[in-house]
Amino acid sequence: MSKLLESSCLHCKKRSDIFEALSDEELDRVDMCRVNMRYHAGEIIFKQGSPCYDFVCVTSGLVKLYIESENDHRLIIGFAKPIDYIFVPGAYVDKRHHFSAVACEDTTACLVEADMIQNMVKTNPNFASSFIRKISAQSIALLEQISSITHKQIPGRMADTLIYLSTKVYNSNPFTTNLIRQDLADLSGMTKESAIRVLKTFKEDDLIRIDGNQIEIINQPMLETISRNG
Amino acid sequence: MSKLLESSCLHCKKRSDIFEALSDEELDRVDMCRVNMRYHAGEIIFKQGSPCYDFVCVTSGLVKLYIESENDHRLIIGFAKPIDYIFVPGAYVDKRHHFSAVACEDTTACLVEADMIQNMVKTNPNFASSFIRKISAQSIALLEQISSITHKQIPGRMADTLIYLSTKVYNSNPFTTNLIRQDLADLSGMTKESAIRVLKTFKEDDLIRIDGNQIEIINQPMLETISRNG
DNA sequence: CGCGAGCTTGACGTTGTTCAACTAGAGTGG
DNA sequence: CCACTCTAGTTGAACAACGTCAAGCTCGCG
Repeated sequence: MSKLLESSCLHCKKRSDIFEALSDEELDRVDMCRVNMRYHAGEIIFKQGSPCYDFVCVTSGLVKLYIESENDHRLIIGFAKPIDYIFVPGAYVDKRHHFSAVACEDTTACLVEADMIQNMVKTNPNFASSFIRKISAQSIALLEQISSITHKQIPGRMADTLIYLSTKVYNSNPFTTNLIRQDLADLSGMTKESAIRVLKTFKEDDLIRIDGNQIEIINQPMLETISRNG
Repeated sequence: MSKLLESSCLHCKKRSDIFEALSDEELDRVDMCRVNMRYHAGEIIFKQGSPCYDFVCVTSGLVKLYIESENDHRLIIGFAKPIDYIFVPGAYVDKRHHFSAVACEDTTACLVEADMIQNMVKTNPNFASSFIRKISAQSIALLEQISSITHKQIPGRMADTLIYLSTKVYNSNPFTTNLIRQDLADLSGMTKESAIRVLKTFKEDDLIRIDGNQIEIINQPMLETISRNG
């Protein structure tokens, strides 16, 4: 497991790249407004609707971000990986979280006071630009997901999910995951049963291979075709 | 119709409120990097996938923002109204538009060079904060829409759409719109026929009244209940 | 008048969800 | 060690929701 406490932001090997824009003196200021936390797999880091005081910078593990509605449906809108931080849109609007974050592996993260980050945005223009770039990228990811889910049928959506996991989240193929079928379904906007069925057809068609919690994409071109055809 | 040209940003009555953070001198700089444009209803302002050079500030009319996919499906993700500007997430990432914008009424807009805006973000901290606030609000809106479309059935989604139009876009009830049924469908993630059918049931249940291109919400509490129940 | 765009309706088929049952494996306590 | 339970995965059948297709309708306009 990883160290519980980094000695300081200044020498931290795991700080998100938006902090690169900061001077040593500014990093020290961040250092004074942060708490290092450790979460077990399955623990909630913050919950949709709750007030937001901090920005979460993930230093190890994996965090799942999802929105939930009254009728108990969930949609996973993305993951936060190490050396990444979670953009909290409510921080600048209504001081509320608009999605929930749950550790899906054992995870360590630094919580940095939102006020401090917002101050930094005002005092360091390069930091502001990095910040905006990050938000923009997240918006684009949301647009892509909304497009996939609303425009495509089950096979296309699952193909998108598998390619997303392999290329954007785990950066490997095959990849080992502890996401369960329900998670794959929540990523693709379908039920667990539908996810199982479409994965079965993918396996039968030799597009993928699933062995325990390892998933391998065997025929990515075909998956991409399925994705394109919806 | 409105004036083709505002004399200058400095005295412009229609400038978006993010510009409030700017000094007179900065406004003059914006003034030198803008073009005032006029679009007829139906004309494309920019198209998904095209390179983005400008930020669009809508000064009159109404602009519809939508994402489209290969198979000709469209999803309207929002509108830009007068004294509002269109956030372009690609400006900071890949210099591409990730959705399309079409005037749905006769519309005037100022195109401001993206470089200039990005410079302003670096030189004026308050402007940067306003900018981030704006992006955040748009992200939240996207999250709400994705939640509505993926978690709710047809009646719930249409209820959301009607309430959205009345309270967020037209700010009136009844409201007069030149959106056609297909647009209502594209807002709600359903087909034109489904939109027509659910609107019919809403009319039969005296929840709404439709007279030509005027729509009135008669029983908003009931619509909200339908929205909540999905 | 004829045309085209938008609107409406019904019949039909498909997609995907729901529900229920069954299986396998991991952990727990007697 | 064995029942017991719990979670996750799987499968099939029935069903509901929604999209597709085709036809007819209205209305404004050239």
